[in-house]
Amino acid sequence: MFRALVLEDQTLMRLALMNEVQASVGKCVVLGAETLNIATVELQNDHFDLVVIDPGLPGFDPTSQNDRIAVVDRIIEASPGAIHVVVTGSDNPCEADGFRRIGAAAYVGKTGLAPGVFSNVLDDISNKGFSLRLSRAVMTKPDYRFSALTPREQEAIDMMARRAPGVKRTAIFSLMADRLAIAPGSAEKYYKQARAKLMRQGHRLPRGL
Amino acid sequence: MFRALVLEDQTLMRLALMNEVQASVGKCVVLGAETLNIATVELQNDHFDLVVIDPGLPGFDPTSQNDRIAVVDRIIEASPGAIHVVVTGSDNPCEADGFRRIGAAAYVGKTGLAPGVFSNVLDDISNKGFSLRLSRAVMTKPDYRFSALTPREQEAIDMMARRAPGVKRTAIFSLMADRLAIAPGSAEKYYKQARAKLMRQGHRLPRGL
DNA sequence: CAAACTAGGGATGGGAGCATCCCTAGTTTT
DNA sequence: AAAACTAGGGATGCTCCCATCCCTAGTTTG
Repeated sequence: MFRALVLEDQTLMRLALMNEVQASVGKCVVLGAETLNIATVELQNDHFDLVVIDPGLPGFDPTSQNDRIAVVDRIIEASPGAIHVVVTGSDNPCEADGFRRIGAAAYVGKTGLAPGVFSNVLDDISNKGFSLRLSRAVMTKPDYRFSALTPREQEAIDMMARRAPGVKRTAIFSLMADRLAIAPGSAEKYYKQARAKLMRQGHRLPRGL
Repeated sequence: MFRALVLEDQTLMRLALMNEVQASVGKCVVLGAETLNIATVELQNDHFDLVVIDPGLPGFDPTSQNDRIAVVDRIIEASPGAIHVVVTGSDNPCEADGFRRIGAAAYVGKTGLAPGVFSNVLDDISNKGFSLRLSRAVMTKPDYRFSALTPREQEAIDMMARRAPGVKRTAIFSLMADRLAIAPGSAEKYYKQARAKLMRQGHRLPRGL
């Protein structure tokens, strides 16, 4: 059984990262630790295949490069057999190199870390040995979340709202079909159903319908 | 229709916060913005009832108190009719007071912000006018996440694993029944089913079964 | 004009998870 | 000894979501 550990103090982020790991790996156990102490205890008692680390922990100086390195270094030494992914909110190329030197397999900025990206990070590690994903703000429109929609319907609205200008709706339906592994007709159905729901409830729709 | 906006640059955290808002409010629309610009545009075009803000945005100096105040101030002035909740990773009581003075209704540290807490924050605002939740690390054991379990089963395992020493299992079943609004017998069922699944797969169970 | 894209709607079967109720049997506590 | 806690298991009905297929009809585009 594949075993992973996520060390991150912010609860919602820790749970989200645990979800990402689970979605990427498939059958597995994921442990979440809020503090370095909890993580250290677990690493002593069990073997882990993957460890995700946010070095910005409470009790350490966030501006001190030494503290950040020390946290990751302790984890890597405590789990020599694992793959180590560093995830941070304040990322920069210089620090990435520092972590790489002490044995980390990936350095990921939180801003660009969207659902599904973690899987690509693991692919990078398999293929190239190291994955570097620095943050950059790329959104130009907001995300929309409607409580009345099912997950599938929400996805359909999301993808359509992000459509580049000039792209046909049918092209989006094909893309959705591809990503979700369903028939294009079904994708079309979800989108239309979602749109109809929102209209019925009197919503102002996002630009691009 | 209740309308909310979440301004947060970290994608996973933004999505998690949007979920929390949705779970707390019920029927609503939630927009997520990665940058101050996107948020400003939306606030100009529409009315919002609730705005959640992380002042630690890229392009601003995270150590500059002025920058952090400025971000929140711009948002509050752009949405006078909304309730404003400030969420931050680096929280301190002094800053909380600063935000309160310029009109924020809540100041919440990310470390203590677990699923369900946001709902309590909104309750505080209704009852007392202001909500203050500073971060503090309280976990003593890690979270466990097993991919083979359904959400209900996972919840059952979670609550049992967090059981204080000396507390009877039946007490936990009653507590679960209360929180999930189900019969204690059902709670018991979920726990036993979950435990049996893990045993069958040869897992080492967390302490406390 | 023909073809393709647009916007709706109805019907159907399958599967997963939820919630409940009922059963046996060993161990511990009172 | 009786009562309660422990640990399993089986069966059932319900709801929601997923995925598919089929239908009409207006508008664009080649």
